[in-house]
Amino acid sequence: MPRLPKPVALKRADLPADTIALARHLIGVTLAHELPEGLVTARIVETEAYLPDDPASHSYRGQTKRNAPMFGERGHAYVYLNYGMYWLFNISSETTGIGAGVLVRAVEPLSGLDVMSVRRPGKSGVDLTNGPGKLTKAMGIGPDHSSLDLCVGGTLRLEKPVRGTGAIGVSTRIGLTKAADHPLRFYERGNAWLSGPRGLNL
DNA sequence: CAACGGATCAGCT
DNA sequence: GCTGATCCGTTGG
Repeated sequence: MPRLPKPVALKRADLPADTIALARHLIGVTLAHELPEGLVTARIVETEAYLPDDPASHSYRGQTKRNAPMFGERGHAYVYLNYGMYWLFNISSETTGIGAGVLVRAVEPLSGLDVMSVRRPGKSGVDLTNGPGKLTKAMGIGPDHSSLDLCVGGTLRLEKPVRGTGAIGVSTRIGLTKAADHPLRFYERGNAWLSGPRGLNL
C-alpha cells in the first residue's frame, strides 16, 4: 500500500491577506469536508479574486448580513445563492473590516469520489466538480457553512497543498456583467477539471 | 412584503 | 459554442 502524506490543516498564518495573493496561493490547496457518508477531499484548481472596491464583488455596496463573512477575518467561508439555485463557495481574504474574498470555481477530487457521484446524480468524471455550482453540490457545501472558520480543523477545512504542475495561468473572470476585464482568475495550467471556455484556460 | 438579481448549468447543435 | 430555464434569499421600502 502506498503511504499517503498525513493531512496537515492550514493555519490562518499560512494564508496571504492580500486577495490576489490568496487567490493564487489557493491553487493546489486541499479542501476537505467530513460528510455523514464519509470524507471528501479535493484540490482547488481554479479561483477568482473579488477585491475591495470591486464593482463585481458582493462587498462593493457595503456590509450586509449576507456578505458579512467577507468583512471578517480571512480564511472564513462565504457561501451565497446564485441564479436562485446554485450555492457558490468563497474564502474571505484581507483583514477585519475590509470586504473581499476568493471564489472557488473548480476542484479536482482526491477522495470520496463515490460520495460525490451520489450527490451529483447522472454525472461523472470532470463534470462532478468543474464549476462553482457543481463543486458545492458534489462536496455538500451549502448556506449553513457560510461564516465558518476554515482554519480551525473543523469538518470543513483547508489542508496543505498537493502541488501539481506548478504553472498557474491568469485570465479574466467568468460570467461578470461588471468589471469584467480584469485579470483576476487563476487556474492550474493543463488541469482537466477547469471550468470555462477553452480559450480562457491556455 | 414584493421586486430583483445573477460570480450558472444542462442540453442541444 | 450557444441558448434559455430557473428560481429563492436578500434587500430596501
